[in-house]
Amino acid sequence: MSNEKYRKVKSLNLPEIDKEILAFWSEKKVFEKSIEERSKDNSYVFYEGPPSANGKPGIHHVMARTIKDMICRHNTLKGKRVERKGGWDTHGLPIELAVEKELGITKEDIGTKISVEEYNTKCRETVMRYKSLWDDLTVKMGYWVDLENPYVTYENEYIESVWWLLNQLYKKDLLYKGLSVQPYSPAAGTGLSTAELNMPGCYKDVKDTSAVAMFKVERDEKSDFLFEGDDEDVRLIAWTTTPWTLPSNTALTAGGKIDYVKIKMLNSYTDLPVSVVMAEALVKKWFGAKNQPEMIEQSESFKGALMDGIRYEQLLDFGNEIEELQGKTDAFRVILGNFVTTEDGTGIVHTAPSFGADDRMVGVQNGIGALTLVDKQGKFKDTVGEFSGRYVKNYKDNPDYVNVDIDISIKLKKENKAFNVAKYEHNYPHCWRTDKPILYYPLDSWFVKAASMKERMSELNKTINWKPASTGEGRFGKWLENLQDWNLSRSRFWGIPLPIWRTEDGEEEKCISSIEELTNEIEHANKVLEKNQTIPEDLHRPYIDDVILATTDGQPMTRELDLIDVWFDSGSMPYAQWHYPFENKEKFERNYPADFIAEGVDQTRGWFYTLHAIATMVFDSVAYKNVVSNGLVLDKNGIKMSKSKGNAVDPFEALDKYGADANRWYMIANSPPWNNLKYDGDGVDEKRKKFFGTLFNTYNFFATYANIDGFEMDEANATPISDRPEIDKWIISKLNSLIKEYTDAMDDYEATKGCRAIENFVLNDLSNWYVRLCRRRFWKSDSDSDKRAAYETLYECMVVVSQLMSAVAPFFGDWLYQRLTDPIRKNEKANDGRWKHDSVHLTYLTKPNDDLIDAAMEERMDYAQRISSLVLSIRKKENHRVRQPLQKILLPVLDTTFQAQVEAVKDLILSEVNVKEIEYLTDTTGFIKKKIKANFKTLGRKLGKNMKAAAAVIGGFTQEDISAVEKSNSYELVVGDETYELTLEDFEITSDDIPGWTVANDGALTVALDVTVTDELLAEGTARELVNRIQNIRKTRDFNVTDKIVVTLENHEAIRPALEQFADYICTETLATSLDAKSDVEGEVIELNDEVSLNIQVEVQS
RNA sequence: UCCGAUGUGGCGCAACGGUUAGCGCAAUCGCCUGAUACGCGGGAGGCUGAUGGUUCGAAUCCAUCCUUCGGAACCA
Repeated sequence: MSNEKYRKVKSLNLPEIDKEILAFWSEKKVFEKSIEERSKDNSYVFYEGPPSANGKPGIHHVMARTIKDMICRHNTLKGKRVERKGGWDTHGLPIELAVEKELGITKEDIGTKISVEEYNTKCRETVMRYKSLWDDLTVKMGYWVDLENPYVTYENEYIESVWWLLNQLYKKDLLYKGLSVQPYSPAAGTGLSTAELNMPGCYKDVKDTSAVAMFKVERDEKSDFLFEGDDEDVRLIAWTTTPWTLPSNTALTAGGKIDYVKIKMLNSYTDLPVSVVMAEALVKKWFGAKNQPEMIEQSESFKGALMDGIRYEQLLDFGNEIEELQGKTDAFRVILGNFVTTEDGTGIVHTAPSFGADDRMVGVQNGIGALTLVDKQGKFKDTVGEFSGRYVKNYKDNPDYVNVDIDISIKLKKENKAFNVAKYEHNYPHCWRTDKPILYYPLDSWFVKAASMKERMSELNKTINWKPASTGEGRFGKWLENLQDWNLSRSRFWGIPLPIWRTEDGEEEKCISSIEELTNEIEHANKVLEKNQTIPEDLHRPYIDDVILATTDGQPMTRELDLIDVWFDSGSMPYAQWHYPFENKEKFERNYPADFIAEGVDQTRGWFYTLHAIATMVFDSVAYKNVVSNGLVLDKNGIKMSKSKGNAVDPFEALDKYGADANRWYMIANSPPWNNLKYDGDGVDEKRKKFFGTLFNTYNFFATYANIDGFEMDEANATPISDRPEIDKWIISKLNSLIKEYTDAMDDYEATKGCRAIENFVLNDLSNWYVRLCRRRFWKSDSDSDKRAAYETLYECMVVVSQLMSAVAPFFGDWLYQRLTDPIRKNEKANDGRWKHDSVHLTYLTKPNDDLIDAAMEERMDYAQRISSLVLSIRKKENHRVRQPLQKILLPVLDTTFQAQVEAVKDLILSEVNVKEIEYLTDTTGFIKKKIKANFKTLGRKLGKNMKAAAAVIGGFTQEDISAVEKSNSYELVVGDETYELTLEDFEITSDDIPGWTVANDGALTVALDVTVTDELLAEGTARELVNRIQNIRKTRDFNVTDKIVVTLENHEAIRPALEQFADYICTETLATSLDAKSDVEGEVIELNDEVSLNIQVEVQS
């Protein structure tokens, strides 16, 4: 075994190959070399989106990373230097939550039960918890990324770069502090992110008291049309599921295009006559049923726009001053909003700008002012009359809690301000931690003015090549068009602190851009404030919070306590990974922007956006030129994988079971990665068997004979392609076409196309056609040069395939490469040859050679394949096994080159299908009946509207017309008034029938087979059957391939002609020295065919 | 509700304006002809979610609706 040049393995074991190659890579430092050996002036820039090592990796990470890896490897093969700095996302909510869970604390405990310092230390420790698992996956799946020097978002250098970026925004006046209504948990005393709100179980069905309140209209010019008599009591009615917000009401919002009506009725609670205004579409919801008030009269409908500006009396007036919105406090009037629907409620929306995002939006637009009568603890302020100090929900689990909503409703009823009060079940968000309902509350936050840059972002986005394009135009493009300002603030502990210090009155502020600046500022503060502060070693909280800065005139400034949204961290990586601009300026410039990034679609509004936003706002540039967003990995039934459903595929198991390459290949080749992938282990296994198995067998075949013959590739003295036989030229031509197709596809990030092209080549062209047809050349040497050419050709195909496939299947690709090239490495190194590199990943992609691509040859081999296939199909239909020789194939000749093309591959076809001759049918033979059809592609363009008529004319051609066209190569077509000059290529001439023959066809190709079995053919067929049976006996009895044998056959009628005419043939094929027929033979029984069985005796010649 | 995608033989995919809609798996029938039975070959199987439109011509472009998946919101 050890002296074999080409190492063989009995069976394909991809996981074993993974191990072997991993060891090799690490021993030879292949990854490092693949970068170092390429010039810095020719780089391809890739950014790694940092994963968080706080969670375990899943199978979808294999998907995303395969895409990243294959594009990087492909460009490395093309000679690019592809540095791949890894990174870790280390901040953010998930980490904090995990730590809190582990410590059994809640956010309120931070700073009391546990110091911020301890807490953050714990976060820092926890954040890399699964790092080893991630590293393991990275290695096992063959993802090449530099994990030795990763960027880590919690490091001071990283933070400093983020600060610098933030300061750039600040200087451009793109950073501001503002109030926005955000989900807020009074019980926990903290704002919640949308992510927190969307945690499972947070939206819960709860029964709340809902009230429809009546707002008394003030009569003036605008509202006059609503009134009929002098003393009519007209009320606008609005529904709310949070009656506690009613005291804070400052407006009512109506839909401008919605139809409203006024209804006269008696209030059910007071029996007083009132007229209520509501949307016409909702009248039936509130009137008519039992227990509902009776309608006295319904007015004509009018558009909501008419009500714009109508004033009403404040519903519950406790004498609080109205807060300004946009400098105005013009409250208690009707405004218009497009979010109003007639789905439910009354079509008039109670608007409290402090407690709803929409409310605030229209509130700001209309300058209606706001009332914020609830404090951050969730209780009414002291100025709300009898409700002062009462919690709006039972946040403290007080057993004596009395529902404020009910009390407010009672008050409304008593004061004739309630139209309807009822329990209402609805879905409402709850704080995931305290399980208490959240409320929407105006919070101070720092914002990036992203909305003001949206045009530029859209513009730059159009220069980015998105895969798939729809994500860029649609999901991402639309998002940019409707961009809102970016809320950067997080009132958390473990993250990058906002580098902004303010005086107490907020009049002066400083945005720090570097450690140096901070140091200087501290010095200044120490001086004017007589302090002794030093810069903290760790820029996180709480240390940074202790830093007090000072204004020039000596006022102390404290840091804004918020942290920066972690997404800003990851969006900063192009700069912060190099600690730009403080270090590595050239390195940054060389590596910006990225040529390529890839992540899941879920990052569209995450990382893809933050990269783009920061790049646009700070550098007026894109951050990446090409981006691949892959779809989700679902289970095989198309259901999202989740731990709770138990359908999640463990990536390690998948890799162990099928090997990394089978998984990688499956994920890329199965369907374009941007489609959602239904991951199915059986599918992976199929790839393993089909593609890798076939390639493996091809190699094994090669190795078997190459070892026997001692073949060694000698690149420098290889047989010139021009001197090789036709079939070699053909597969080399195919190979070069493949290189072209594959490279083009990969350059366009269409890896699925590339992989499929490789599969096609390996399965159909190389294994099933080339190797099968050339088998004899390897084991029977007619001439040494022919055999050598066969080896060289097969070798070239395999080694180039190993290169091409190595981007997606890095293990098997390298394995195959090494098996093939190790024996010649020394020579190649000495001669500076293509295969001098120890690993395929260090080689340079073979360029396609157009001179070796011969379209005509590919065409004629295609004819050979198709004709063979057609003949086999006729054989099958007529029940003639291939061993039975038949006399001839009839082929209608359809165009001038066809006959010559087929003639060139005639022998191949004949031996392939075991037929004696090919006869060509032309119209002169009288046999063939042609059909003609218009070539729609060429004619359609010329004729346009007349196409249909023309097709009819052409369809009516007689045989004479057809041959006239063929002879003259031109035709004058008259349709209506128009005359067209047509040439032969405007027609498609076929013959799908040969009268009197069994035919089969495939496209324009038609084949007939003479199925008459003459006695002579039968004898030959029988002879071949006998050869087959004898060979089988040789095999089952384990004879040596070279053993000579003696054969004795039962003297049977059926085989007599075969023995008479083909004895020599039988003997040669089976290495029989004698072949006798006797009436009485002791031996085994063979079945010649369904009817005939006979005895046969086979012995090795002594 | 909005946005994006998706819908093609039993299943998974292809064709992206041009003749008769391809392929793989499964099923079926057949083949062990010395690299492969975890292999090879043959045949059968769909009129492309629905309707309408543009076009000489539509699986492909447009519109509306429906399915499935995902995303973003809203729930006054």
